[in-house]
Amino acid sequence: MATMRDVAILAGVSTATVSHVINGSKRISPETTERVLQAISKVNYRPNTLAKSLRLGQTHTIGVLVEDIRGLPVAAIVSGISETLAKGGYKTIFHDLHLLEKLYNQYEQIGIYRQRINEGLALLQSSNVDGIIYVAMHDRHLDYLFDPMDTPLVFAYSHGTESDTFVTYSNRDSAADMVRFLLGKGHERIAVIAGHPHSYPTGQRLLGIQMAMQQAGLTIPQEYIRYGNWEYDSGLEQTLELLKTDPLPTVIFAMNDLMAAGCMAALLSAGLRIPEDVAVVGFDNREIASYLQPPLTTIALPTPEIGTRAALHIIDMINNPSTHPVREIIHCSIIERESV
Amino acid sequence: MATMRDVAILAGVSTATVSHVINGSKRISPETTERVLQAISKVNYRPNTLAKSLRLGQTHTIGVLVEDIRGLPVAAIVSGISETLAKGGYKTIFHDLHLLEKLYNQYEQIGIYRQRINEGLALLQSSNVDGIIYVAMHDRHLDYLFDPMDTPLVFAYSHGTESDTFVTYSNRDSAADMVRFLLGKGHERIAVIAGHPHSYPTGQRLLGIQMAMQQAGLTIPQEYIRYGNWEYDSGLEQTLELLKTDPLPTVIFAMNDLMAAGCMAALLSAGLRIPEDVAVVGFDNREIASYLQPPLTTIALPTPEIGTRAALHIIDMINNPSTHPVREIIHCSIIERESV
DNA sequence: AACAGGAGGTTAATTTATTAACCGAACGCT
DNA sequence: AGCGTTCGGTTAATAAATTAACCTCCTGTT
Repeated sequence: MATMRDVAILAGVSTATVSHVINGSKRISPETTERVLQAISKVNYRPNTLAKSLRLGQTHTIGVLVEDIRGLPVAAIVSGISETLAKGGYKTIFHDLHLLEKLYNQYEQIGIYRQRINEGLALLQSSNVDGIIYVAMHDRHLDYLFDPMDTPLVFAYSHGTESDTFVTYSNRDSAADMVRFLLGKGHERIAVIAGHPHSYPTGQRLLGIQMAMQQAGLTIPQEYIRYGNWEYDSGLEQTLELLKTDPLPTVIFAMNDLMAAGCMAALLSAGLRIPEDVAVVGFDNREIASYLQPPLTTIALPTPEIGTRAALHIIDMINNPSTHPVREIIHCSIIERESV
Repeated sequence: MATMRDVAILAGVSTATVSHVINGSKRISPETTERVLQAISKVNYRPNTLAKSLRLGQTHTIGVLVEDIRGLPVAAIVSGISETLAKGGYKTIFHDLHLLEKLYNQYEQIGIYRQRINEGLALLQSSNVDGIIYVAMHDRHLDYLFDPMDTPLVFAYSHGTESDTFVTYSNRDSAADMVRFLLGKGHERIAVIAGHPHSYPTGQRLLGIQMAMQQAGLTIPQEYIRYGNWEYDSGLEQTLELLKTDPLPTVIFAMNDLMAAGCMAALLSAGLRIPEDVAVVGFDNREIASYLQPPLTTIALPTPEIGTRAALHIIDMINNPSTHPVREIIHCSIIERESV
């Protein structure tokens, strides 16, 4: 690979002049500029990023640390991140923690989490990244997971603490929106298949649901609220339980599309029609939602926006190191299909 | 950040000694070693990767260029790649071409492809990556898309040319396997919903299907072969056409899961039972396959292996620059569910 | 004529880590 | 005693850029 020195010799000038021509950091006469440019294209010179970064102390590279790229929303977020970073002239160093399997038995394995996360962070820092974006799907409080560090950090999808910058989506308000949507369609007997009882999204979404009901002067009876484990089978099982209630709910709000799919299967096998007898809605807008029979009305996570905003924030933090942490909560949208 | 110089001063030695202690490149007395180690941990020293890479001429970084991370198999492949690279001590620079939208109108836009790909490659090369893995889902011939370069390159998923190293999966043999599997279940009237008529996978899979049939002394009648466009709707439409044949096929082999889903919907709406009246199989093993009613028997792409193998190859090429190109074709496996 | 000042370059220090070449002291051997 | 090794370090060049400081003409002003 040609170096600046080769160019300088060929053009009959010093490396300083070549540098000034490239960066416009000093007036150079048109003739000299032309000679240097000629030389550059002749030897097909490209600046050595390593040398430049070493000298300047910044790499124009952002570390993206993900829990697991195989998680659908993670891939969509990373897509948004990488597009925005590239537009801003930043490169992306990608590191995957491969933590998908362990996603739900979180509290037991907190030590492993902590260790792996900090290894990942150390790796990225040793690559001299200018900033780090952490993309996680889980709902844990992350504050004490992170060793202190001086590299700017933003959380995408998951929450940070109060002193962190993060961008996430609104669990509570989205669930409330959905309830208002259902109310608007004339549904008053709304049943819920929640996720893991103690998880953060479950709590927040339940809160939003109850808020919206209350505002309409309604409540959800205890037997209409059931807890699953986010998986298809639990949606099926809990629906079977719901079918024992009398009167039946007119709509079932499953807290993710997988459980909604299980729910629909149970309903169908009980001979009920969707949405005529019981309507169903989900949460997440996974691929499966549009291929269910009937296609599922659900809530779309604002995944590309989360990525875009997170990337914008990290760039901002690099350029203005003293800015205050920002907490951005992006609204979800309801995707209306035929299950209501 | 502490530098080697800080460590040297604190330990009362030269930077050369510190370097030798860290790299074991020279005998250093136990006492001095101990003093240096103490100093390192005292100032929390970490070697500056940029300086090291600049001096040594290699970054231990691999560029991963993907057409679009939102494509499911791409994310799974990247997962395999990143895991293997990390184990091998390599970092990953990730660059996404965001080409998903344009995936099927390929021939018109070849100029854009070419330009974007080479911009991506140039970007990675300017980051001084030691090697590049290109992950694409499409079936184009890529030979003339790439400007010549000296950085080692391996193709994952898509084909390269004869002179490239690539790892992909077997379209023809997998389709043949599926036919043999169906034959073994007693099916002899096999209908096919193919993908785009002129696409590479369509051609190869059709070839495999006909090969396997021929070996069994059978052929597929012309009216049993229909072409879709890989989308749900086309699976539905083509199944409607197949239902006009007499006798009906006993099984429909859709060349992807989306078309298989459409096919099942058409069958169900025609009052046919799956698999009793007509069985259905797909290709890809997307998430949707396990949630269809009944769950779909399909072919699983060896995505993690493709990633793993590609990563291993690139590492090998870096360490042994003179090795010949290798073409690796990985076998798919049949995922047996309840649609047959 | 003398001097200021600007235009257009160059010199050399700097960023951090690696490593070939070198150097002094201690030790062993005849 | 004299010589050759080995041990345990150090010195300084090197990788490829950036940039403050400096230097030399040349022009314009009084």
